[in-house]
Amino acid sequence: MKTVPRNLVSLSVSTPDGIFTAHYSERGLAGINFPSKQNPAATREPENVPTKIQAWHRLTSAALKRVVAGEAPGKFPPFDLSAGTEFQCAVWQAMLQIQSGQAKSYGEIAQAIGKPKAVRAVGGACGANPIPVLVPCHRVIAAGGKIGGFSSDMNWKRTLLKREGVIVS
DNA sequence: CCACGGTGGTAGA
DNA sequence: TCTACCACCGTGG
Repeated sequence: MKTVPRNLVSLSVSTPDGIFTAHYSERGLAGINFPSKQNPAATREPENVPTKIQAWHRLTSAALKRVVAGEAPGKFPPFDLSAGTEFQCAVWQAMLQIQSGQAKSYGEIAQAIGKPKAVRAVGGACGANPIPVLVPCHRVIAAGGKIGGFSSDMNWKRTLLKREGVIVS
């Protein structure tokens, strides 16, 4: 993955599970961070950003709160996935097709993007997903209903799946 | 349960 | 380039 320098605007989203941080480029939502103890503060106050981004952030906040509650997200802001490779974007796009309460295996995702043997690589692309929760990488599990892995806290994956009613072994 | 080989994409040297 | 990772998967003990 190449790191293109971009000016990102960071804003906070308060949820019952803590404060997420959302990052916006001029193209749309570019990243989300899980709450962390050192509380990665927003770089700006919402009043001081372009109204376009304020509108995106309202959509992000609402969608994030719903998914964290185990509900369908509703409307998304535009996503800026320009940091990803072509392969990663294909995987992320496939993940967006998984509805709330459903799950697919890494193998099924590989098949869905027409590269049935790129199974391990799909796992790598999941870990590189810059917009967790909204791009639902937590709904990608291992074959046979096993939980699989997660980049950050495995607890988040278990919690989100459980709230959506997905049973894993 | 465990070991192992086949895989494709990515990052780093 | 080459190499060493991997959020995998199926098969075989």
